Amino acid sequence: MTAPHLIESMFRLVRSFKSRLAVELEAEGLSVAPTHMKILKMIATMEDCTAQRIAQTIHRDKAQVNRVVQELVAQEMVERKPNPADKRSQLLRLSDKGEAALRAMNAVEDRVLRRMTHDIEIENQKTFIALAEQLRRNLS
Amino acid sequence: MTAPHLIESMFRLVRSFKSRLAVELEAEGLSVAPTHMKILKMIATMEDCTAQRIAQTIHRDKAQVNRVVQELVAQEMVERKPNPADKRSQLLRLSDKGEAALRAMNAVEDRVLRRMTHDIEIENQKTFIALAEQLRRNLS
DNA sequence: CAAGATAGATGATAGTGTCAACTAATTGGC
DNA sequence: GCCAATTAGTTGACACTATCATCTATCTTG
Repeated sequence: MTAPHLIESMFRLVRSFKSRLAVELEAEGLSVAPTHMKILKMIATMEDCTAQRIAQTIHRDKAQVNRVVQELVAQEMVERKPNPADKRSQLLRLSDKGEAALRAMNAVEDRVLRRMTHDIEIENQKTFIALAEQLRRNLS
Repeated sequence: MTAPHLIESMFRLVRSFKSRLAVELEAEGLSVAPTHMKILKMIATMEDCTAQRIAQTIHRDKAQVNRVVQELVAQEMVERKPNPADKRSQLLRLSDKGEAALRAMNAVEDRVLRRMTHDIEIENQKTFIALAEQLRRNLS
């Protein structure tokens, strides 16, 4: 009987986290959807980043990634330039504006994460992560 | 540095679970969206169930709950009848068809849950749930 | 009784996930 | 070198989810 509670707890936690993060981002005037933030992060950290590689890395539909990237370009957060290695493809990188926005978002997210975990021992956090990964492996 | 991994692990696990459950429901010909299933469960278990009370219990918008309930009624899974205690309100209950469908869905979900947790000690599952709830409390 | 709150319903909009199809370009096998 | 298959990006379509605003009929409370 614990398994159903287990997944319910997970759903509730994820919902609470998303909701809390959205509220705090909004309070800072950072209006950005979770996927947009995720993709900004990917562009910031990935070498020779392209839309296709983002899609593969985070296991999302390339159409969806493409649309988000286009919005980020329209918002001048992201710049596209030709990929010398492949004329079909474009290299993505953050603009100064995008970098500043991402720094602000990361600060908010870190605050929420610290709040969430502040009273939980690092060892317990590691246990939690290990269990989550074991659960996930069992599903695939 | 473990906190970011922690929430990432959670997101991945929830995504994997939803995806796996959807595939298995589909394979059994049970085409039902997660929210529909959740609301069927609520109707099955709640005394004097109304749309409003579902919305409050699962913390969702009453408009969304209402739309899902209407679809379930259209699919003849759910029946509405007047609430003698309040003429604005309607009591919801599962039809025979709805009960049969929910039993089938629960069987599929149980199978996925067992698969996910089969090699994890009950004690560890309880630890996991307790940590998830502590994390969630810290967010509210 | 009147004012405010509530249950349900509807419309609008945004974010997300998935699939199909198209183009331009690349790659592999021959 | 050439053709077939594949790939990167793009666009369109559709379903699901979430949220907000607004409307009605009804209830509750002062």
